[in-house]
Amino acid sequence: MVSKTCEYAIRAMIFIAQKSKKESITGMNEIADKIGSPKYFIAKVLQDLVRKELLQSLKGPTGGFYIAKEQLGCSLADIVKAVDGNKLFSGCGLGLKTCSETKPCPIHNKFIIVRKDIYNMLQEAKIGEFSKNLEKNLTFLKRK
Amino acid sequence: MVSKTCEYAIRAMIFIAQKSKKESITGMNEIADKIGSPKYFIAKVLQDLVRKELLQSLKGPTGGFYIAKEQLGCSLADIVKAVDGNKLFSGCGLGLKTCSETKPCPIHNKFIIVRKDIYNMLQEAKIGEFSKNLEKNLTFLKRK
DNA sequence: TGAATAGAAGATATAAAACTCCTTTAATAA
DNA sequence: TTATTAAAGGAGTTTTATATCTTCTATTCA
Repeated sequence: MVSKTCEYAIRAMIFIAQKSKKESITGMNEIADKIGSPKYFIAKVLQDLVRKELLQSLKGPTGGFYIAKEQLGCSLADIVKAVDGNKLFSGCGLGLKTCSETKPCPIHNKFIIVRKDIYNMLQEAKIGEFSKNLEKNLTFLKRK
Repeated sequence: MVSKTCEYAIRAMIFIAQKSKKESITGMNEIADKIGSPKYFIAKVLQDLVRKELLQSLKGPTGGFYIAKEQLGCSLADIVKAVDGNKLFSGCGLGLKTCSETKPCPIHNKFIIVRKDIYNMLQEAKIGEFSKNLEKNLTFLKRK
């Protein structure tokens, strides 16, 4: 569905959002540890998301990553777009470059319906909305 | 969504189904040409699907691939399972191995809904049903 | 039977994704 | 203002997915 890199990115963003609500900034060591991802790898991914303005970072001691209040409205769809590009939302289900309304592949019409469902689901899911369930231990971000 | 290999497989199966309805058997050269895939690569993929009994093959001159009548009910979901395995249908949306009803990831509940939609769409799409639109040139299987 | 055809199988090559390391830059705090 | 800390940036490695090539085997038909 989405790349492994993108899965890490979403988990990291949800975790950072939770920490950011408590006014705290989080280093990549803690992020990697809490979401169960390779440390240097997630750092790269997050640096890229900083450039794309989905979150903030700060260098130096007490530095790390955080999400500003106005960025808590960032949706999972925004993260997927930033990491994987638009292929999940705009590509053909059979990988045909020329597939379109006027020249559709056999599953085109069925496919655009479920793709729209996926998009809506990801678009409606805002990065700030997951904190409560995480704090209550109703949901989890790590493998084991 | 599905791997490139799986996209080739679906396109090939739909094409072979169409040919098979006319009692004809199709060689890998023609298949690769008509769906726009690498020749040796699609051969491999189809050989694997023969082993998994989604289609038939015959060696020698006049040999090739074909789909028996009772196999025309094969769904796109069957092909996806055979090629990509079950990860699209059963994996966690965030890649967490331990994600489940009792220990869900933050997007678990939203995700299982759209995943069910995807599964239903693919399960209801049978390999034999696309021939009519292909013959009428209402749908297409090739890039250019 | 034997030449020709076409899939089967194994080995190899290339490309993309995932991951790591090392150096540089910026911020902090002593 | 200097030592320290943590992200940024660049470059490299490993792994997995995709694609190709070659040899082998089964089948057909003259």
